[in-house]
Amino acid sequence: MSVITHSPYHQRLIRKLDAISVLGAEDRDVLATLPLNIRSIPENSDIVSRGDRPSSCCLILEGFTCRYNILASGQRQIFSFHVPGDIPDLQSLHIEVMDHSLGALTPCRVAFIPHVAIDELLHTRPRIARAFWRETLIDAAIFREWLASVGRRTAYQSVAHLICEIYVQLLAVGLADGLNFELPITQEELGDALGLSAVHINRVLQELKVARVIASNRRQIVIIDWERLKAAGDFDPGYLHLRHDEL
Amino acid sequence: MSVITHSPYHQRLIRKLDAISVLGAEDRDVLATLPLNIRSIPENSDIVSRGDRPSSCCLILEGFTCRYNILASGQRQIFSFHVPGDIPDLQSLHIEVMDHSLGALTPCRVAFIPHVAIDELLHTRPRIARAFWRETLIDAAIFREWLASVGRRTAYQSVAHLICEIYVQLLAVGLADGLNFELPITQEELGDALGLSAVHINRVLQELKVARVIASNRRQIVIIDWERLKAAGDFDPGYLHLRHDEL
DNA sequence: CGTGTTATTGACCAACATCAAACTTAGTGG
DNA sequence: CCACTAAGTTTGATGTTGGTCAATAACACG
Repeated sequence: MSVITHSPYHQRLIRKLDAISVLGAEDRDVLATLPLNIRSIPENSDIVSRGDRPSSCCLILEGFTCRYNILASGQRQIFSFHVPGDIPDLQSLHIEVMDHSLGALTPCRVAFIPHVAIDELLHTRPRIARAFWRETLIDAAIFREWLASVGRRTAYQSVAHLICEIYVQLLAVGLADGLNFELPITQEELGDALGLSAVHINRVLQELKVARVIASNRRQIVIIDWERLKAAGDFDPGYLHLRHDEL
Repeated sequence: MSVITHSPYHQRLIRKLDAISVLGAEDRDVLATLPLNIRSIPENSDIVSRGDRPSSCCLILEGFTCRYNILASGQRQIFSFHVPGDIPDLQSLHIEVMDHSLGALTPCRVAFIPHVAIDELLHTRPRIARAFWRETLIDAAIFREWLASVGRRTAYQSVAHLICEIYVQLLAVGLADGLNFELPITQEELGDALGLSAVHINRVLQELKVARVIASNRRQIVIIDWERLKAAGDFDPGYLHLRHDEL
């Protein structure tokens, strides 16, 4: 066991990496020495934009973020949602130019970590290198699952699936309270994630409520019947490759 | 310049990595020593299946492959197409259990490379490690772009976009002949990739032919008007992160 | 209290799916 | 070389999911 105290911000990162990969106590201690350049980001602004050439990665500390692109038609496609502990632009380590943007859906606190600091860890700590690579691979697995939702599932199934996914991810980093969690995302944003209109998201959410699978008011979701929600969304958490089964 | 001769099979891999990443002559020589366990794969059979725990990666030497999943409804979603030089299951290095399958769309020749051999390279050759990681990151970028197609583009746009993508990838590894290329993929498979029905793919392809943007017969595609094809698909090759602009 | 954003509802519409049949092509065996 | 077959493509008719538009309601915030 380590005797070093880790800042709550570093804890976020360590907890997330622990959820997906095997680290030693020493790895955790080294992670806790990463320089964090902390900043507040206002709601609805970009943290990193398409075309940028970042020289640091962005660790989310508080708030909800998403990665997205705007198409020629002006429509938005959201590729992923991110919760505290995630490093949504880890790829910028090896891909110089951003091909999409990272935006804050709520007011956020984020920590920028210089590439050079991460590179240093990659060379000296093989398990950390593995954990980071693995995080980007799980990222890709999530994209594949979204592709299946958008391409082949009905609206009802996709919405159920997405709620399952976000819930399990929040659970993995300790940000869900039993079967309740905060989902500070508008119906418009859910639609942009699933390739649906906000109007249709609204109708599907109502169906889920009428069926007494979930309840929600404000930005709170309550899962009433987890088994039926999973079944409705054809959800199998295997693709998240978590080390511990979260339900 | 290296004086070592590389087998044509190793060349495939080297050419691909060269297209996306910077390697030194020594890196190329080391890559050429990778043990390749070569096998023929019949059409329409799995090379790796969902649930497998591979101990080698699969380098495509000849033929077309795809990654896919079958959903609860029995429908298939194809996540990516792969051409010679690709290692579609590189992720299995760090993700033990396959969450999707890799199938041969045509008869294929593939080379299995033991994980241990690749791991060895990752530890000794930083540029190769970077190239492989980068390949998986570009993979993810391609998933994002497909997500945008399936989620937000019209059928006409998505089909045009996919043709652009495959063409540029073939060009990058020297497998396109001017504006012509082999596309040994059925309309059913195109549909499963784009979340559309085969019937609709057929109609859209006819539209593209009537507009004299492409021509095709058998499994050959001819791009008649590259600029209009790109425009129709809202295609910008940036997300492929190729080192050299292929058009 | 306004004011702007988000959610909700209803009427109508379009893109694409489904189904079924005919047609083409490629491959196979005699 | 010619039937025969299976797979893939093409076409038309019809159906459905989800989009669009527009109006109203409910909040959230200063």
